[in-house]
Amino acid sequence: MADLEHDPACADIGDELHFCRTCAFAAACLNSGYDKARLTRLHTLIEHTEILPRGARLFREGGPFSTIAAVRTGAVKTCRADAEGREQVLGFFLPGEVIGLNAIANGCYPCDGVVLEDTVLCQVSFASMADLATRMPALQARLFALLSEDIGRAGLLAGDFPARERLAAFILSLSRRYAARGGSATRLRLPMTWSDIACHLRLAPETISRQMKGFQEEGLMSVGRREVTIDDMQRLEALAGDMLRGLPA
Amino acid sequence: MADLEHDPACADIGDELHFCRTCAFAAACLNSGYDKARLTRLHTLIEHTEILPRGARLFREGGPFSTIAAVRTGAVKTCRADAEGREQVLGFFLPGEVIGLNAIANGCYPCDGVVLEDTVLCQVSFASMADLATRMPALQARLFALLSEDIGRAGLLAGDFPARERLAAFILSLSRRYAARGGSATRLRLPMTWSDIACHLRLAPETISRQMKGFQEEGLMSVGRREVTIDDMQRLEALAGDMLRGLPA
DNA sequence: CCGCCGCATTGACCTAGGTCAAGAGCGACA
DNA sequence: TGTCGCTCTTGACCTAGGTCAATGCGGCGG
Repeated sequence: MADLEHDPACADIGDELHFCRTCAFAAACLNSGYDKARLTRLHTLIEHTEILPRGARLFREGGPFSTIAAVRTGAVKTCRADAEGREQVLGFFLPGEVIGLNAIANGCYPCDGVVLEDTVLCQVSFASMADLATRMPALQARLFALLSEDIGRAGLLAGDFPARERLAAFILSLSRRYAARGGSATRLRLPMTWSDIACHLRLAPETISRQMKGFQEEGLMSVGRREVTIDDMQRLEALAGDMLRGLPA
Repeated sequence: MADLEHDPACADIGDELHFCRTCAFAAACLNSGYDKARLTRLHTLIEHTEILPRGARLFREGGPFSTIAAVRTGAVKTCRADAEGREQVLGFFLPGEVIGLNAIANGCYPCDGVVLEDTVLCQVSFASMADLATRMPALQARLFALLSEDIGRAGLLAGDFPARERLAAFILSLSRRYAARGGSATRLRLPMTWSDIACHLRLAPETISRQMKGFQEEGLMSVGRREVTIDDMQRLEALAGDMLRGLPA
């Protein structure tokens, strides 16, 4: 467990008395003057999973929804297959990010949830969370903000930017999200395959390969096996900033 | 005003004592056993705008967010321009649908809001709404559902479906949304131009034109100037259903 | 009633990126 | 340590859809 705690890409681990440092839910509450009883109440709603291995399915498209989950360590993708079996990756979830918000509307998941590397989640019954939010306006506000943020994130890929910009924006987004959680903004370990990225960005894996090569040749970044080091953040931001404009983290 | 009330594409008009029939907010509350005082309280938060003409801007990208709005009659698009001035249409909003949910996260709008035809809105301070939701769990649930639904809607265009399917799905989606509000599922008046549709679907206007022609030749639908009549719903659903799967309305 | 203007149509051509096919690394596991 | 199986790379070719340009047309203002 020690190695988990020292991996800068991981949220640290709370115990029965403390929230995880990057807890997606508590963050907004801790500074809102709630008494200990309420915080404890929120805390007791949260259940940690065991370590889930790569490939584990958290849920399947159409399955019943009842809990949302925050990634504590590891990474998860949500995806669905179209009629011809081609996979579409809706999103990737890094430590501190919340999975399942798109299932609230229908009460069932519109996509599969798949673990990308050894992962631990914090799970919360959404109904209990909403009920508690009734008594903790800051928690309610936090939930609204999380939902709203996801609208923007989901819409990112709707635009018709060229492959190059979509990939740049994807990498910059990863960088910002890791950095916001206390990780490195320039050295990124990628928990997903080229193929996953391709399905997410609506590109062929070959295109990812070629664009990555291009970035490297231009000195924008160094690309290794499942890792990227950003060498020229300025230029990367110039390339992708337009697409990411208006997004937090 | 009489013509508004009889246009099946329009939500009917509430007065100071009654909600609009298709009110996006009240729907979930009316059958939840709230007392008159609470419903009145919700009702008094809602302000109707004057008739806004085509082209009016409701808000601009980066502008401060404080109210959400439901379309009462008319139609609105949200859009933004990328660095080269090419427009991206994030979404269209028909009577009964709620605008501005993607602005909650940041407190400022990530896009412009533009009126497409004479439009009346119901506006509500989001802060007041959230405060009231604290005391009306069904209202809170409704808000969560609206937000969550928008995540799915925003992600629709992320997939790489061919032009033909994207356009079919768009038309089917319009049909379902009008039908859900009591309008016709087969005869659609389109409040937006071909260009707007193109910017939304990440296509060139010429492609819309050609695909529409194709649909018409195949007997799928009859396409007129700013209107479409669906002639073969079965085949349209077969064509677009996969893309829309898992979406309400 | 006429002329203008923005939207829609149509055809010819072009290109970004997909597809196909053939390797090359690298890790896992026996 | 060898082999199997992914994942990634690279090159050749192809196509969906974009772009450009010319034309039609309906609505609106004068």
